[in-house]
Amino acid sequence: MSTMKSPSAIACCPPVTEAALDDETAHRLAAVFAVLGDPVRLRLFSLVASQPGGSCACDLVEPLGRSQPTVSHHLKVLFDSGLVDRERRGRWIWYSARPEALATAAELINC
Amino acid sequence: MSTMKSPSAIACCPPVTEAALDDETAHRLAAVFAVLGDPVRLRLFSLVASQPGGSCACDLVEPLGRSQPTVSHHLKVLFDSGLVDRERRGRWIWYSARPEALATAAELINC
DNA sequence: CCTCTATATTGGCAAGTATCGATATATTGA
DNA sequence: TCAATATATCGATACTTGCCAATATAGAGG
Repeated sequence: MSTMKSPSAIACCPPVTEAALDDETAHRLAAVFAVLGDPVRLRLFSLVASQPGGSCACDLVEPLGRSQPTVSHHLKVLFDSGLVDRERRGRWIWYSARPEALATAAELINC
Repeated sequence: MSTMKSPSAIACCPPVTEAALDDETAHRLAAVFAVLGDPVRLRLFSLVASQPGGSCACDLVEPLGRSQPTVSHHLKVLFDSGLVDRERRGRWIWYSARPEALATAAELINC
């Protein structure tokens, strides 16, 4: 462990370099990373997150180049992990990003 | 997309909410997330990263509670992804974190 | 050289997962 | 209530991956 924190260092939140993660924290963080660890799902998340008002699920199938069930599956994974929110609007279902959820991952990476 | 970047905003990299990722970028970022997406490997990385001078591989087996080949495997994954560096010192091999590699992931999350 | 020790590689298995076609559910509108 | 459409679920398959035991490799020191 560091003997002393340099006061001249940029004030930042403790990244992973600060201390080893306990088992439970590692599981919690790894779960978020695992969700973002699939290219199709990461791109899906970015598609949803880049639309301020959210996205209709129907608009997400074509740009991903995957079948509707596959996209639905990935959306479920994103929803279950808390990374996106879901709201029914009539016949359609709208997904929107929950950037707070990224804060979990940022715990580790941010600075 | 934003019409203009506020100069008063903290200078920071565009997060995922800024624009949808293209396929290649998604693959590149997802690869990093996938590496961090396993709890044992994430904890291994944090163990290495929390030691300023790096860690001897021999000190990493026991705290992880996994076999030596398994730890070696995870270290290889971390090394291949650029997240850690490797250096032989006599009979031992020292691993150290390369925080720059986290910047790739931070591209997406930070801000 | 030979032994000892540290680390890596191999081989194989079990569990997980990304994917799709087929089908079910749910909502709208006639 | 029925047809049309949007989304979810199911079942199956191929591929990936985390894990360990066994074995190989490679320095250090006699």
